[in-house]
Amino acid sequence: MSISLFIYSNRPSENFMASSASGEMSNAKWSMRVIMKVELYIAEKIKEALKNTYDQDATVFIEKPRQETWGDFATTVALGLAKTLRKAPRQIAETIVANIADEKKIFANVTIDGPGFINITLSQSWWQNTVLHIIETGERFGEDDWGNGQRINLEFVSANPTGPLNVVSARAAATGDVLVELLNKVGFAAEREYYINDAGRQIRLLGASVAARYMTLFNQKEDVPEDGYQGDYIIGLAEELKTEHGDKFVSYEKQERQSVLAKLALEKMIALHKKALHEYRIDYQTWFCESALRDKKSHFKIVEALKAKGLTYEKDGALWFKSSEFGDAKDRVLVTNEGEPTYFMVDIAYHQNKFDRGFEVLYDLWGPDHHGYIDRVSAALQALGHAKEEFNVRIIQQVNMLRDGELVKMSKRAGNIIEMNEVLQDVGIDAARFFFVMRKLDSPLDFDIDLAKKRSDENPVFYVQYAHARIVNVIQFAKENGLELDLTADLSLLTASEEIALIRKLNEYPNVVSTCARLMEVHHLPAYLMEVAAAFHSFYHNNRIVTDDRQLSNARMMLLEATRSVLVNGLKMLRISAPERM
RNA sequence: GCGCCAGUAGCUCAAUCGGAUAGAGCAACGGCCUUCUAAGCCGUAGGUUAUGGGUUCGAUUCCCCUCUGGCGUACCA
Repeated sequence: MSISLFIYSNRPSENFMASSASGEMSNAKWSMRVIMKVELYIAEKIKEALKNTYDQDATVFIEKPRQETWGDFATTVALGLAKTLRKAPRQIAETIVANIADEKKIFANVTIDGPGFINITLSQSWWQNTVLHIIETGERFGEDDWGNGQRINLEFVSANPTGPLNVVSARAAATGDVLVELLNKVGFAAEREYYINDAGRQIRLLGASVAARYMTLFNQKEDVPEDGYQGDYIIGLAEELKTEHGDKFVSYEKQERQSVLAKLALEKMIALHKKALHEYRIDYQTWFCESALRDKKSHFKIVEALKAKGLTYEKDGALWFKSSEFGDAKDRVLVTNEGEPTYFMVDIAYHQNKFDRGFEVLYDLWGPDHHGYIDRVSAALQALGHAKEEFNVRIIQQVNMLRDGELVKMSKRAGNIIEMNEVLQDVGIDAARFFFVMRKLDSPLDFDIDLAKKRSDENPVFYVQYAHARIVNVIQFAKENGLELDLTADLSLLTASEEIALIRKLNEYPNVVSTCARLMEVHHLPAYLMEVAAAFHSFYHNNRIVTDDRQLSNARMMLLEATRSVLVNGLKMLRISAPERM
């Protein structure tokens, strides 16, 4: 599909703004484009009017009026130009409206309201025709191409393989998964990546912890290190290793035993994580091991590069990076005075490696406890010659687990975390995924376990799924009564207020997808699906689909199918099932 | 102390660049099943957007002060 008619800005927010580029596009393509993005057509017409009257170029944003009765679309361009043109906004609006050339004849009503809003209502027939378009577009409805094929690497979860995945990971996992889906829907080439910290201090602690439990199983009491891992899963790991390897490691020298058991425990933990995430319907393109970087000495090459730029210095026996020269609050240590590379040092190499693999933009999803870490990584990447915009971190706020109305305190070392698997089993994957993407990333998410366990109407995911099941049921019923989908149905019969409202709602889908991708926020999508479900339930309740009036029934079957298509489309993005029966 | 995030209806949350009368769900109250799924629909009530200033035609949104909560402020990850 071509977008040559419009110049797409780097700022995705300007995508609904028409450029001044004129069209050599055929009328047929125009028409298709207009159906897909009527906002672009409206913006273009207003821009033309501005040019022809005030000889003014302006950014024309098309938005949805707060109240439906005001119109289908609105623009505040007249308000914005009041100062520049030194004229009353309403006067400007009147001039614009008088000079709009609606070649496609799709504007039914253009009004000026309030201080100078221009409200545009499209003809009923235009709306009705979108039903066929939605059905024919099917899975591709909502697609766009403003991502321009840019390669994005989205790294999320990347939990330490020293313990089970917890509920915070569950939120990040669902969010990252859906974000990639959304980005690709609008034309990016985004991939999912998981970074496995399979080296360093924490892994040594894991080995020591497992080794201690292992020895205890052979009645050789050994304490878990003070800063080691105390959780019961460590005992489980030790027992598994005993079953598989017997007392083989008892005779090992302590250090060697810890090292070997660390490796074995690590393999088990990583396998568990992969399995859990797969069952949670998340499949990564890349699982990247920290050890691979260390083996290749990539982190030392980074240090050399920084040294060559004169951005390092030694102090107190440690090697420092001048991150404060790139916006960080203070300089950071790369090599400790014990000669140990810091996590930070390896992490720089890791992010550089993503660029080396051809990614143009990096996104990381981190927990709130890591936000202080953003500036130093950003500084390092800038020092290596990358633009600030090429590395982005979205902080996903914490998840508060509530049980019996009480906040559950969690600590990984104390071992009383709530595991991701536990929640998924209680709540179900569909509901869990829906819950975890329902909130804005900046907001902490309260997860009431007892409430989520309830299989009741309080669960919003059921509301959406129920709408789908209902539609399927009606389609089945229609079939039994000799009524099949007829693409030539007369859509002009769809005139009931609930029908028009539903059609309008369905047409918001592409904008919802684009908005999510532009803002890197997922919560608009589940919210939208609930609105679609609500619009459908209302339509269903007030209008019978299968009636003696075959013409009308055919038209309503079309609307039903379009609704089903959008629901499936959206649920697919969330990777939530669309049950045919409930 | 400094930094990041948050503070909107009783509760959980929305509000798409700064736009019009701040919206949903749950809880509360009142209606609707002889008809394609009542996990549904319709209605009522609920607000000084934490506080005080500023910017402007217009502020939940941007800026500053104050208050409250979470997190961070390592040669841990």
